[in-house]
Amino acid sequence: MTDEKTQIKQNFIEGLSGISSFWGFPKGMGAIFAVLYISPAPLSLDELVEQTGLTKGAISTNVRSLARMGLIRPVTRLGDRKDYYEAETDFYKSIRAILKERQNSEFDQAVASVRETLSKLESGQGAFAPAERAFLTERVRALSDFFSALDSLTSAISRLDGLGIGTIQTVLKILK
Amino acid sequence: MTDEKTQIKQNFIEGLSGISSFWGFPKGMGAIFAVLYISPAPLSLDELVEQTGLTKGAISTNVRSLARMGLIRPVTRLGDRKDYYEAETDFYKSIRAILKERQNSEFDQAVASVRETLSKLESGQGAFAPAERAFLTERVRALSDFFSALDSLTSAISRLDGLGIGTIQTVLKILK
DNA sequence: TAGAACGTTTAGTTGTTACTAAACAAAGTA
DNA sequence: TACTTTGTTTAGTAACAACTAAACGTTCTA
Repeated sequence: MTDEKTQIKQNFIEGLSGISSFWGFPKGMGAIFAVLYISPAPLSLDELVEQTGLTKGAISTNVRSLARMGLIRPVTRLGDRKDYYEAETDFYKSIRAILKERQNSEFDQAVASVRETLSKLESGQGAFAPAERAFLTERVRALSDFFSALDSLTSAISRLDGLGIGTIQTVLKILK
Repeated sequence: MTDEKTQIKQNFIEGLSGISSFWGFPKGMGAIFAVLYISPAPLSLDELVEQTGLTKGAISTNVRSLARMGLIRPVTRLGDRKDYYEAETDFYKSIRAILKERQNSEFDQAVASVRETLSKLESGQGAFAPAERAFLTERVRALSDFFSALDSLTSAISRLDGLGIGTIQTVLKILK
């Protein structure tokens, strides 16, 4: 492979690595996905080792995460004991999977604790003076509403599915 | 302050701390914001030290980040050398500020490098075989389009502004 | 001018995370 | 059975991020 080809691909791989780490995932995960994404054929674990420079162990764990999130798919070939992997190309599908993955996690738990605070305030718990209770209730409720709105938005994204950019553009127009 | 009151507030503070760290910010930042958010009056740095348990240094740096992101506002009192801070209560405003902050950062840079890859492929750089070039171009373009869509969505969020939940609900209905 | 009140900066500590290297397990093949 | 091929798990490492404690620089006040 010529130097220029390698460099173009390398640049792409590094770009996805950066995006990955930006969103709080390991840089290696981004690299693995990138390599698979620009590969015409599914790759084995050893091919991934070769093309990413990571070790088998790292590939093994990152590949598992990627598969769990639906960003890549395992491909098994009959009579071949190796595992192969290919990238998922429907990003909306992937996003839905990622959001689902992240749900039920610390985030939802944290949001729940805010809601809990609200209901305690509303049900009269705690020896708050009337004015203080009113103040706190209003603030915490506003925050809780805000989380609800965010929730709606993320589930909207989940539903974008195969609709693609056209739909999003439409939505944007509606939002003026 | 009675134990129950303290506990309710503490629960709220811990909730926001969790949310903060979930989104990749220091836990302390969430705690500081939480304390300010449920305070009827602006608080000084020392009051924040007292109520969060963090040290002055930590408060100092975190408060600066929060202010830069527009999540809190400095309040100066005439004839008082202390700095006071109050929470921003318009979350949509805050989100817009945060997105703006995060932009021009690693993320945009990374996305740019993907776009760069695309334009190199399209302009015929690199000694790719025709079929390989077509394949790569298609894949990288799909990814680039996807980022554009995400971009549109985030700027849509920015624009939600004071519209609130009602608008979002409307959008959701349109998305079916 | 000395000292106090504040906020910032710095050095050092702690905890976390993604990784490597290597041991290990499982399953096929000679 | 022994050996090979494959993937997983574990122990250790290096880098990093958030924090504490304390030194520091300013600005106000006596």
